[in-house]
Amino acid sequence: MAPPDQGPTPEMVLESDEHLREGIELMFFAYRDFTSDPDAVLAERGYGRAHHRALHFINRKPGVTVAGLLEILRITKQSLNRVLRQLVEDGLVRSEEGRSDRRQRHLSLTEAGLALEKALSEPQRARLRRAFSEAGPEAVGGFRLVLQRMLDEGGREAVLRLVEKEQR
Amino acid sequence: MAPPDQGPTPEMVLESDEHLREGIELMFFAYRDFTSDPDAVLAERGYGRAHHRALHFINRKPGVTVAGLLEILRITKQSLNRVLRQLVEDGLVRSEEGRSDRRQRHLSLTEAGLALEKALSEPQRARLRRAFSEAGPEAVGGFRLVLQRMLDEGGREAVLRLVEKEQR
DNA sequence: GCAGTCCGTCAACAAGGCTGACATATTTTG
DNA sequence: CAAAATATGTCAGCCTTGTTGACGGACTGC
Repeated sequence: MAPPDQGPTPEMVLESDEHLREGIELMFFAYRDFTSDPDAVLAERGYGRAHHRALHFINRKPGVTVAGLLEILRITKQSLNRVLRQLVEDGLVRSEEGRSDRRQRHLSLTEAGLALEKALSEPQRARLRRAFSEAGPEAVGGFRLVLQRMLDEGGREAVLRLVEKEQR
Repeated sequence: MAPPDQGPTPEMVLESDEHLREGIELMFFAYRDFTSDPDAVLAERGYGRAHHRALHFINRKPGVTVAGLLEILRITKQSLNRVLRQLVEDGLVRSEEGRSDRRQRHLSLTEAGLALEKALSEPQRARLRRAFSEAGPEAVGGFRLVLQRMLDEGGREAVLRLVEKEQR
C-alpha cells in the first residue's frame, strides 16, 4: 500500500535526534531543488527570486497594497521597492493609486506579468504534481500537516488564512 | 485519529492547481520560519547561514575533504573558502592534511565547533520535534516521502545516501 | 491645522552567491 | 623524469537581496 521508505522508525523511536536530523537535511535539499526550478527562466530576464516572490503574491492577491505585500514577504520596503520598481518599469506590474486612500498603491499583474508568473511557477507545479502523485494522497496530507505545524505559532493563523482560503 | 485539516481534497481533485499552489506557499513559509531559528545565535557571533551549513555537514561527515563539502553544498570553492577560513581561524573547524594524499584537507569540528553546531541546530530540532509530535507519525512519514520525491532525480540517490545512512 | 500614515527614494553597508585568473603543492600519467 | 592533472587557496571584482537611517511629499483623520 504505502510506497517504500516511510522513514527510519523500525520500532518508533519517538523523535530521535537522528530522525530530526534527517528532517532538517531533507528540508535543506528539497527546498534547494524546489527553488532551483524557476532560476533558469529568471536568469534569462535578469531577475532573481525576489522578483518571483513579488509576482507570485501580487498574482495571488490582485490589488494588494505595498504595505500588504510587505506584511506577507516580511522584508523592508526598500528591498521590495527595488524589485517593484523594475517590475513596473518593465510593464509586468500595474501600480494604481488607491481610490479611497490615494496614498496607497494597489498592485496587480499586467498580461505580461501574468505570463511570466505562469512561466515561473509552472516548473514548480510540475515538480510538486509529480512528487504528490508518486507519494500518494495520504503522504500529501502528512506533508501539508507537518509544514503547517512547522510555522511560527505567532503568524500561523495569518499564513494559513492566506494560503488556504483568502483570494483577495 | 488524524489531526484536523489534512488538506483541501474533499473529493480528491487529483492535483488541482489550487492544491499545488498551497504546497508551493507552504514550502515558502515553512522554510522561512524554519531557517529563522538559528539566525539569532549566528548574529551574536557575526556568522551567517553559510557558516551554519558548513558546520552542519562537517559535523555530519567528520574528515570530509574540501571537495567533498563542495559537492554536498554545491557552491563555489571561493564561497566555501570564505566561511571556512573564518571558521578555522576562529578555532571551530580543524583542517588536517591528508595522510595518503597530502593535497587534501580533512575537515572536522573542534570542541568549540561542536558546541556551536549544537546550539545552532537545537532550535531547529525543537521546532521539528514539536511539529512531528503534533502531526503524528503517519504524517511524518508522508512529509518525508513527499520531500524525497521532490528531490532532483539526478542527485536523489546521492542525497538519500547521505541523509539516511552514510555516517562518514 | 497638525500629527500620523503610506509611499517612495537616497545613501551606505553586509552576506553570500558568482566568474575569472592564478599560485602552490602534490599526485598521476605518459 | 617531465608533463599533466588534481586539490586547495587566494585575489579582485561583480550581482542580488537583504539591512539601517534619513528624509520628503502626499494624504487622512482628529
